[in-house]
Amino acid sequence: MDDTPANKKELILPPPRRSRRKSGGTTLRDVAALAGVAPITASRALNTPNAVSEQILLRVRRAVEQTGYVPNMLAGGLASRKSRLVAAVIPTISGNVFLEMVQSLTASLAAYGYQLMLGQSGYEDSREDELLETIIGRRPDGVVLTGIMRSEQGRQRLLTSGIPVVETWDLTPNPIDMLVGFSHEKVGEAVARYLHGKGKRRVATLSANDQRAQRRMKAFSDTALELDMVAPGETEVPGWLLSAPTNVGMGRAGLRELLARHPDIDALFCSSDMVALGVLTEAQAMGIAVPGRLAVVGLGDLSFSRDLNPALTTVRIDGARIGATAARFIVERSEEREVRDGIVDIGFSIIERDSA
Amino acid sequence: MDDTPANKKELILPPPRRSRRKSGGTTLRDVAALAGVAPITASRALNTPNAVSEQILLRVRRAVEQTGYVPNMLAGGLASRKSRLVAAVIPTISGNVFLEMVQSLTASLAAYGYQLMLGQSGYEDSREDELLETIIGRRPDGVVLTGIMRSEQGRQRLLTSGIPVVETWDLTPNPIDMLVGFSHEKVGEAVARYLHGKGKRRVATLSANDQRAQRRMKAFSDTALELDMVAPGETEVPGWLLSAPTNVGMGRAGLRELLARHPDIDALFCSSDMVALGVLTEAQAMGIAVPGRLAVVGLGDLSFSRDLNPALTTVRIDGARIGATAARFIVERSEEREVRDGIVDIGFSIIERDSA
DNA sequence: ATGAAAGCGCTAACAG
DNA sequence: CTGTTAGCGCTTTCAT
Repeated sequence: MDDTPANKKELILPPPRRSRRKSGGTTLRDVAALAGVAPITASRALNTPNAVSEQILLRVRRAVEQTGYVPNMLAGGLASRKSRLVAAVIPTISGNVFLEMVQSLTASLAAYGYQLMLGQSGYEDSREDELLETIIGRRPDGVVLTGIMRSEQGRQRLLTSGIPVVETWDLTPNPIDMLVGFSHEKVGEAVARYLHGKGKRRVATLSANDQRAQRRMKAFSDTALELDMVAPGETEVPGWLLSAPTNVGMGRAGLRELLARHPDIDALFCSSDMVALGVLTEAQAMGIAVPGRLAVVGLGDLSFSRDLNPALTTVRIDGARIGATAARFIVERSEEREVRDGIVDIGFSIIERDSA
Repeated sequence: MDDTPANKKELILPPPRRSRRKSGGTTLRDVAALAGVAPITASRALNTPNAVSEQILLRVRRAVEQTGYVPNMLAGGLASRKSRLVAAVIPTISGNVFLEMVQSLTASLAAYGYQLMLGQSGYEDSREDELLETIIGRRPDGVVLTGIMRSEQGRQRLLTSGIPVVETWDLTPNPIDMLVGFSHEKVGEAVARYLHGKGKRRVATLSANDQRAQRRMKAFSDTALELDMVAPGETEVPGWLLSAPTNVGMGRAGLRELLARHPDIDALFCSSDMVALGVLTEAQAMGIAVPGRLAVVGLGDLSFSRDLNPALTTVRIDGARIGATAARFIVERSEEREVRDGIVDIGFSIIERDSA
């Protein structure tokens, strides 16, 4: 009967519970409760087992099994500032040249307890910059770049982010941070000298139009010119450019183009083994003897190269070593053991097989 | 002078400041302060621009530029329970068969604003289970599996995690969740019928020893037997098994083995285009005419297959479509638009080229 | 060896 | 349209 508005207003309501969806998953809290310890103790039992008594360790482990608890690394990463994530930026995975590195990178990182995030940039720098932002947003413990970062904006972003960076597949006097690569100029020069040593005197190039490939070809041509490996009177090495990413068909077409213009070439340096496979295929179709009439050199030492007929002579880049080294550099840096300078020239080797 | 111990004890000390390392990076807080708004408003300006006034939008954007702020997706993910990360489990990337899918998966996901985490399981199920735990720990918005998950423990883990799952490259009556695949049995049968139509009557198989490849070969053999595509009196189709991951060299060796035992075979179904490349190479080396004396069919329609000589007849699986579809399924599910059933048989097609 | 408190940087929920 | 508050699930810091 005293049900007046005034009274109603006086009612002290319980504080409105505005809990968040309290979700579903088991959390460390649940595990800790089950084990009868504080959350932090459960955390220690999982992350630094020796910092905890045998007894508690057992109890926590049992609780984990009973609940099927899986630690939330997003939360852990946020709190500890270690994501255990490493991002890799690859132009494209389908060219096959970087496969070995990616493979080894995932495997090595996994061994250290890290995961790989894969980003493909294409061969245009614009995508790379864009990718960078989303990558940095994840706060990875490291970034592996294919090639050196040429965009100044990109360098700056990376630098200010403070994330360890490994540039690969190239050399530069001023890397952003760490570097695991080799000299494309030296590759070009070495292949020219190799072919010169084989007695070749009319060399040519068949190359993708990307930065690194073109630098190899430039060095190759310069050396070849020095060594007089062109037709008398010529002032440059015959070449044909393919737009990246290249494929076998382009290699076939390229050989035809080249031969139509320069029927007398006796050796061909291709920018990748895929292109070289095309050349080998077309040569066979055209009845051109390899290496008899035309020597062929590729790059990449892809999985099939040794098994072609003729077996392909190629420049081997140890992609697995690049990946493993990059992974190690990042993990070491991230775990603050020795902060070595992390600059390595892993070199390359010419694998002499039948095609040259 | 009243400096007695008693007094000292009475002193009310300021609460001990035990701030955490206050880190380095710019946070949303800084941006908000600079723009003169509350953090949540800055958050809205970035995530739901239309929920904010033009004026504030501009101010926030300016503040972002000035500070070089990059949102921390770990924090965002933790709070919103959306990581915008998708994990993929691939047996191995180096076989080339899954490249197209991975490529398309990263690209499609990137277009939706998601990132791909890559895990390689090898061809043993044990690694897969192990991988699963670290994957679930990242709380991805989706998991893409290559093949169907056969381990019951794995299924259970995935199921209880509540993470959307897409199984691929296979069909099963009871998928964990979503499915984008095709029937390996139908592939085997179709290839047998195709070769039968070409008049082949002495077929053989050259296959990797993995589950899916062997199921294709079984169906191929069964159909071939039905159609009398074996030598009179024979009760099974000649075959040679290669241990995964396969490569071109194994294809070459395999052909030699097969021919040594069964010199009269007239057609060969290979478990992948890489193996088929080996067969083509060896056939050429041995002087065996393809398709004249021996027809060859591969699987995968790899980038080089159309450009071989002879061009390789193969079973095409649209990896790009698998990747794009899986990406779409996960994103749709994750953003809770239509929760379609997400079971698709994308089929396959036999690409008739010169080798068969 | 264990625990309490205080965040990591962000967003959902609920007001105004 | 804007703000306040209360976490997300974990780990760091400090104390016992």
